[in-house]
Amino acid sequence: MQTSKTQDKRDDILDVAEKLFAEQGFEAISVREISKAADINIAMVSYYFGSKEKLYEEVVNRKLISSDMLRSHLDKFPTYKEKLFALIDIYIEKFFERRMFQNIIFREMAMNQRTAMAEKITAQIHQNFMFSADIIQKGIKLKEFKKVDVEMTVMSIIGIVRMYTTSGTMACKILEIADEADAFDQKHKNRLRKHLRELLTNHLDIK
Amino acid sequence: MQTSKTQDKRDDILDVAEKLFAEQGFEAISVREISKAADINIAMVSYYFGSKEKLYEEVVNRKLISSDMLRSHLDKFPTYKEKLFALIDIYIEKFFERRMFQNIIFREMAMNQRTAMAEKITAQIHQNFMFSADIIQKGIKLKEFKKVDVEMTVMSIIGIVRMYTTSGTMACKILEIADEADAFDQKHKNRLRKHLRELLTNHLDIK
DNA sequence: TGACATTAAACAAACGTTTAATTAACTTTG
DNA sequence: CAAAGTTAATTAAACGTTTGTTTAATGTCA
Repeated sequence: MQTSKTQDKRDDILDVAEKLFAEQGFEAISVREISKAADINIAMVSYYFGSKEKLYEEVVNRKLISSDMLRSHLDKFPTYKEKLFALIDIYIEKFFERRMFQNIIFREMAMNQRTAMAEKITAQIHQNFMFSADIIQKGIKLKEFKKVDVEMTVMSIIGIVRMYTTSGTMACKILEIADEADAFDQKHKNRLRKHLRELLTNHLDIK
Repeated sequence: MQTSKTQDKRDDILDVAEKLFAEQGFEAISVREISKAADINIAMVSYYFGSKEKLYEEVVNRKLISSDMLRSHLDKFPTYKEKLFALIDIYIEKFFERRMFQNIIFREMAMNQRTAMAEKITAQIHQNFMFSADIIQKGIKLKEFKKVDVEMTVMSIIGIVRMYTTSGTMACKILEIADEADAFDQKHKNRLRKHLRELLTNHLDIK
């Protein structure tokens, strides 16, 4: 039987692996490095997960969020302006909170090898994308928003947040942030949020 | 003496290596794969470049552009509106034309290991960034543009173009482009250009 | 002949994975 | 309740491959 202690250890390994995979990529990190960082015997990786590949899959799978979560949260807001702003907040929050993981996701998407996992990631992102596009589309229909290129607009939102969260060193240098850890505190999140709200308010001609 | 034939072969290897490194990353690609794809003996990589690492460095170095090229080109335009639009065109053109290379650049920036090469890349990008920010800054001073968060605006431009060019499969699925090769023809470049111009015209309140 | 180009083969090191033995934790039994 | 039995967890060592690089021999062309 799997004890909760065992589960904790599994989670430890997954956390360590996620960090290392995100920082350096799947191929750049050896099983030995992971086991050393997680302070376990190298054989435990095979014992727990079967293989390095399966460990990687589990790292990815446990953090893919469904668009159901998006939907149920955004249902609370009455107007599409509020829905859009809430969507921005979610993107910022999720990307900041899980920027390690985002690195993995976008690296996997950049090299478009059609593995089973890549397809799964693509499908998930696509679903979230379509849901986001739908909000803007409906906002336009209800004349809350000006007519714009919907897909481009959603891609812009994601691209901007992604630029900020996945290029740590660069973003710090540009925004003149001394410590990299500071880059992800509330102050800078708010700066990004404010910028995106203004940008989209003008773009969509929101009153 | 190095014949021009030898130089051609060197360039062949660099082209092949750039493609493979961009698609799968430095560690994921073996010297054997490169030599096979370039149809040369494996020992030739060491013979020409010294090592796999140095080959990688050469792949990167030969395509880093200086901001001098940006400056001299944008000098031609009298107004800052025109300068900004020309800047967008350059970003789009360069990113599309060298999206393989962009993959390498941004992967290198994502994993913020302070290697000599990473520092060099960062310095170069930063220079280009500062130059772009300067254009917007001056445009604001001359009241051609509305007052905005300059750094965020530049990061947005780059983030949007980057989103489009470095996530091939995803962009195709979202924009409902059947063939991936088609995604990078003039038609879609124009769509991105139009979107960016509109977005920034509203954002900066350009007349 | 001499300098460069190219090759097949070999190198040690590192890789992911497996093995077989041992320890730890828990269940069953006398 | 303690001893025996059973399963799960953990270990050090070894496995066969693949890695990047080097070597020493051969080919090419002026």
